[in-house]
Amino acid sequence: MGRKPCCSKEGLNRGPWSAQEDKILINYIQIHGQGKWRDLPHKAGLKRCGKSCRLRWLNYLRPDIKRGDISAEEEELIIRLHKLLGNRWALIAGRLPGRTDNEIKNYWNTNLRKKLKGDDKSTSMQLQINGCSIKSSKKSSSEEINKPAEPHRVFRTKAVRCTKVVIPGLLDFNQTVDNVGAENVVSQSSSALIQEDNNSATSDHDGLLMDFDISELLLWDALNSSSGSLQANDYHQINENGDHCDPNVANGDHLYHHGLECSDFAHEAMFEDLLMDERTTRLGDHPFQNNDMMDLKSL
DNA sequence: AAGTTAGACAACCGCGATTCG
DNA sequence: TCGAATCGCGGTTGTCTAACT
Repeated sequence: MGRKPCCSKEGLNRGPWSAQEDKILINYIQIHGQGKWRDLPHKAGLKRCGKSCRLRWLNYLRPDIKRGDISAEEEELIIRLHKLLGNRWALIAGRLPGRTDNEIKNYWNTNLRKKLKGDDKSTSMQLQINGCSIKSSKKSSSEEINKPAEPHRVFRTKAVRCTKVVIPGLLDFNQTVDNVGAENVVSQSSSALIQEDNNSATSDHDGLLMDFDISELLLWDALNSSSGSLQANDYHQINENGDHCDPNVANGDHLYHHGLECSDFAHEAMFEDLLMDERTTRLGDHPFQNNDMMDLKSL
């Protein structure tokens, strides 16, 4: 009964990968590309589960993996993103080029969780851990872990796979992207953000850091107040003066979201990322039409 | 020096979502 | 339309190693 195992475990290697296994996997993927993980071990001659191969590749062997310690900037970004997204490690990782969800998850569990817990008591940062009830395996320090702070609302987005996505606004607006998933959209968007940052002469936009302020919290509240999902009208915003602002069109230096002013470019871009995730979720199998997508209100 | 404990992180597991035949 | 296959995610466990007793 129950779910069929992804593969027969008999005769398969488990535990840490050897250098030889890594080499075989790298060679195979370089030649044949990723995908078909189930068949990969057999074809490559690896005594490993397909899932294991995928994980090893994604978390360790990929050439674009960034090695080395998490920088202070990255740490700050993780904290902020976690505050917004909760334990959505893949989404968080999507905004940290070269970092994997597993790495960030581990980093959070081993470093930031404790750190922030300390900060909660000693500083006014008021960074909360989103009710994450992570159980430590060996240490069973349940007293420090399973006492979720009052869960604050997080922006629950959802990554979905899309076979055809037309991306308005935040990426290359004219670009039609075939066979990319939402994750790719996020990555591209993140890359765009970073590239823009790099090119920007203004110090305000340096690096990955961005300032979230009270408007964010209000924003998430507002978003969540719509039954946890963005409403179509949310995309067509009204600024403080009651003027409509198309969220896909930068209004000079300012963009208005939910009546909140976002003057920081990086903040904007990130916000757009999040919106895109949500849009993709809600509209994933409802491909945008060329003009329709610019008129989000019509959706 | 030997044994124990704790930290770090790689790897595994189960499940939901999506794709495909 | 349906069910199996596949993928991707988040939570959990296992292993290695450094620090401590």
